[in-house]
Amino acid sequence: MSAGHTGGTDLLEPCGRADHPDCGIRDVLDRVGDTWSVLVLSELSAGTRRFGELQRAVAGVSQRMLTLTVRRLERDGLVTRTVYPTVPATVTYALTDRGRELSALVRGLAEWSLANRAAIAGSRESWDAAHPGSTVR
Amino acid sequence: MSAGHTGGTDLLEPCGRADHPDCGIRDVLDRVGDTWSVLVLSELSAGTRRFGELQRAVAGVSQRMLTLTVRRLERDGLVTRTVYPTVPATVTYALTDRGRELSALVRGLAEWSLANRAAIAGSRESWDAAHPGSTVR
DNA sequence: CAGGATCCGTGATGATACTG
DNA sequence: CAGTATCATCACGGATCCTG
Repeated sequence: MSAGHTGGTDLLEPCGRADHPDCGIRDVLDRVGDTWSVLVLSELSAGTRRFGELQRAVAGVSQRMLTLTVRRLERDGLVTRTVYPTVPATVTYALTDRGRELSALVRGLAEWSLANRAAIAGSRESWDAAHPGSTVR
Repeated sequence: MSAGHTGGTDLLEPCGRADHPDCGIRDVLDRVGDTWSVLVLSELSAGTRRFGELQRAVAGVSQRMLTLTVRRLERDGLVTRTVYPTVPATVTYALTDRGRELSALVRGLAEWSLANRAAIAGSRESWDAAHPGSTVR
């Protein structure tokens, strides 16, 4: 595992460049790094939701950001958007199989985060104490 | 799994709020969403590296961003920073156990991304074709 | 109800220059 | 070599107003 150059390098390095937007990995990871995407994915993993339900569930999200987030997820084939021709309009969102897969992975990350949250907070405290007035925050 | 409200909601929603910076999950996930952090973590999973080696490996990163990235990772206890009192200075970085754990999880995400890259790209194309001139990009 | 259009402040990021 | 400091930019998110 520490010989030569075998870690995860081969996976991310060759095409992780910011100037290679087509190399994909980053594109997907970006969605994971997005606060709202993760929260929406999480909420939808509990079942189909309407726009308003999502907005209430993911408290704090603005109308604008919810729309953008949900659109991007739809564009990536992670959620489906269904419009019912009622008056006023009714729209529901649900995870696709692909979305469920990603949700599961993200959930793993989230669980790890929860489990290590305290330890990391501790590290930060000690670090901050040892580096007073650091510009790195 | 779809009864009532059981998905991932309980994990992320209660404390994912942007105004609860102490609720942790987001803090860690942010690091995953960060381009450079992922790349550095990835490179270090292959072994100890010096600052310059990292900069060359993670091609495209600016000196400034590499410093910030590596500092934050150190602050979170994900990597160790070792300074050798040579002239000029020599500094090496390596993953901690915690860092290795996170790397492994991130690697899972990256693998999924790779595997689904084509499908997602396809979804985007169709979506873009079906939504000409959309502001959602 | 769901969401498009606009305006605008702020923080993250890149480029550049200097140093122990 | 391995940073630190400064400056300019710019995309991202929030707030607000309007509509099918």
